[in-house]
Amino acid sequence: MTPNDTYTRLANNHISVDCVVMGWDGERLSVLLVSRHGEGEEYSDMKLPGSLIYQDEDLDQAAARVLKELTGLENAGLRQYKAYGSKNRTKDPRDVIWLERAQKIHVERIVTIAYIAFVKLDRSVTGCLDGYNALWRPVDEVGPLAFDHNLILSEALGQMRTMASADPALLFDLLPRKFTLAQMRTLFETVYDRKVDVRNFHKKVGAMTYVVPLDEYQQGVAHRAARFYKFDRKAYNRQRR
Amino acid sequence: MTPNDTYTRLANNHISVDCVVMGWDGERLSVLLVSRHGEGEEYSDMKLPGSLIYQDEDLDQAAARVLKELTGLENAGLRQYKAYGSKNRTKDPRDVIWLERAQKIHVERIVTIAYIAFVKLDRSVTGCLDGYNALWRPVDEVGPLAFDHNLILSEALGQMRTMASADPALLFDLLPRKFTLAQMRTLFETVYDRKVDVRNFHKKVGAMTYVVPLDEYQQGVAHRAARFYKFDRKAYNRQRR
DNA sequence: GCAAAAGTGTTGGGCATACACCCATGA
DNA sequence: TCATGGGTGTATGCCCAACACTTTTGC
Repeated sequence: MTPNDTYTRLANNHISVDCVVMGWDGERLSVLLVSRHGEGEEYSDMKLPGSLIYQDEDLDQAAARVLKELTGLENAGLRQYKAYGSKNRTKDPRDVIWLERAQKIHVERIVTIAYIAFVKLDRSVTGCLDGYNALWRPVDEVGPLAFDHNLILSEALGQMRTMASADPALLFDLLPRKFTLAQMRTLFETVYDRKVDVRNFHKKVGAMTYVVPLDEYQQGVAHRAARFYKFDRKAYNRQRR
Repeated sequence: MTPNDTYTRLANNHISVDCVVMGWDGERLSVLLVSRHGEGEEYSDMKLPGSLIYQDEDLDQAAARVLKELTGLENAGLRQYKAYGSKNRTKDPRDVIWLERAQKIHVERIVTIAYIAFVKLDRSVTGCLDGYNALWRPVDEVGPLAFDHNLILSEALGQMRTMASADPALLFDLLPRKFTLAQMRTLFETVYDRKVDVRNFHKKVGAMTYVVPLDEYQQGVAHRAARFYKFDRKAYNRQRR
């Protein structure tokens, strides 16, 4: 192989970031999707929020930009977890046509770097989505997505478990600032996909100095009111140095 | 922002793969490096083996190609672990000049996808390196590398621990086909950077049905000969399904 | 008073840790 | 016989899993 061969065989590549943004509504995990409209032929489907990267930004910056435009969040703990570069990922002509129209680029290949983030589903986040055709969709109700975004999403769910085992603080990003132990337990059960014993759970949380009980209780519930707790990140960092 | 702005602000990107190939000589971890020679000014330094990707190959294929050309290995369990795309990674003029000469491309940005692999240091691997200016270097003796390859390498060491905790079989890729428990223990001590109690270790390995004792012992050593063991991958996969 | 979810302790088994001496071999 | 590293068993504490009843509240 001569150098010239090398030159001509190099792909005309583009690089993008895609964000898997997870939210938790107290019952289920949801993911943030944006809708995409084809022009000529009539169709409309969903994809993960993402963007090609600009010249003056790092990968992490590009991902942060996407998330900020969509949700307004600035420090959402975005973490890169995998690059997707199969040459098959742009094999659907719809995807290529859409890209070339929307981005005005000639597409041979797009390698995308996938990021994952966990956010609280409060009004500030759920509010400003309309302008972007964005919505939250429970992960078990996500239909076919553009490109290989279904693959990216399903691998993100595995990543979530891996990351959460390595750093349990991540899951508190999904919970409201004040939460009950039942909420916390349900979240754990969803993420790890197994039942958690109530008493053992209370015992374990009791030992976590960074989960602090508040003098505040649920109101207006038709049963004994649950106590609220909060996550103390400073204490957490001190403990796990 | 108009579509035209978007167009002009997109980077002229290139995508590469870099491989952190780890080997174990019984005492220390080594990493496979290739040397690089600058032309005009005189210098010679080292870098991780890597390559730009070609049009007709996936990321994984590109990484496999690099590894195969260098070592002849085909199924070395290469795993992607991170993408590096900081705009600063090509800030050293030497790196840019070298790239443009060697690859005949105009370089604005290179995003690289880092892979890690664990291989046995037997003759077949250590043999065929000469033609490529490649060598094994103990990880704690690695000097300054090109680009951000020192960063990539140091993050690979962390990844190794994470991956090995999730899937202990990885470490057997580093050991010879027949190994003593002392070798295995030393490897664990290196990877996890802590002392392991000899008796507890024997007990634990005894419980691993997939580490099978052979009727073979060391010869010619100036002390009691150690028994050899082998790793039974089938049994391992059966157990950890 | 009843339905619905919150909260609370004890026990047993398994697993990791700590620890010291004898064995086989070549020089 | 000595120096070197190989191989072996027991006792302890900790963490995890299993398990059922009482409390509070709104209706």
